[in-house]
Amino acid sequence: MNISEAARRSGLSAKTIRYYEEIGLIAPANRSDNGYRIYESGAIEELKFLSRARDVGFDIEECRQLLELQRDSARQSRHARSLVLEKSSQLQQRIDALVAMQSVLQDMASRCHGDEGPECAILDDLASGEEHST
Amino acid sequence: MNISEAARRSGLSAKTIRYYEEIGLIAPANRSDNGYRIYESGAIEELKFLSRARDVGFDIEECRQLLELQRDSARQSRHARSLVLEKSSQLQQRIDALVAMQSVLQDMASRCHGDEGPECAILDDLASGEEHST
DNA sequence: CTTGACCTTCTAGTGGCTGGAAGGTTTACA
DNA sequence: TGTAAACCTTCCAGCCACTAGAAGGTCAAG
Repeated sequence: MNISEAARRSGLSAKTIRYYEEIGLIAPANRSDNGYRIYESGAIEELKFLSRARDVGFDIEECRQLLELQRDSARQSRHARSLVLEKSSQLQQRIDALVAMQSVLQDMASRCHGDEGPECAILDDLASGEEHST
Repeated sequence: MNISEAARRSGLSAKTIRYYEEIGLIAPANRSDNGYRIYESGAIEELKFLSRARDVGFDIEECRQLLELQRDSARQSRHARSLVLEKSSQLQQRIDALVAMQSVLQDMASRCHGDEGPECAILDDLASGEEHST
């Protein structure tokens, strides 16, 4: 199977697969006579694994660790769990920050006329830095 | 006022202030005889404005537009409002995506023993790609 | 025999900074 | 007077995880 088929089946782009190989996240693919990379079903499974791990927020280094655990039959599930809990906690912090930003934006929008005139609560807020008590 | 004092008062780093000047987001600062940048209170207000706009999620180009509106006495508040609403909608999409990731992580963690054994719902999920029905 | 769809490698760019090198200036103090 | 610390300057590199695109090789269909 060529790289574009591997991309289609794994949900990654061909560029991304080459990139993962380059940084050593996956083993270098075997090549056929013409130099094309060849992928077998085992490799596809790894690529899918990576695609899903990235989708739920793990960065490349964490993916590397998860993949190592996945390959290790003597692994301990607490290692995987601790990666997940740590990631979950980071994610929650990002969510909280975004939600806070969102509430500031909503508050600004609610107090701005949004008309043809220059008076604008949004720009006033940004200029003054006042937190509006909601 | 030198750049580090401007940084302290605006909430930006000195590096960031130089960067904003370099990309033309703010006007080049005047220099004193020794070549040091000089900031006056008006410039500090602009820097604070930028710091706050970045804090609520606007990217550099949007900050540029907001600053332009802020400087324009003949502005129309609907322009600012539309920037805020657009940003708010983008933000909501990101929040929704992160919340979805979070729920997958929580579900994985809840089904993983997290012990010394190799059996692991997390790794199984990543490997199989199954959505667990909650 | 050409067209188009693959594949390869390589370089450069994205956003928004941040770190660090190499060097000039100013201030405080012994 | 010396010197050390704490500023300032410019410039280059690096971060993350790709993505775009150039230049060129390969292959199957018509």
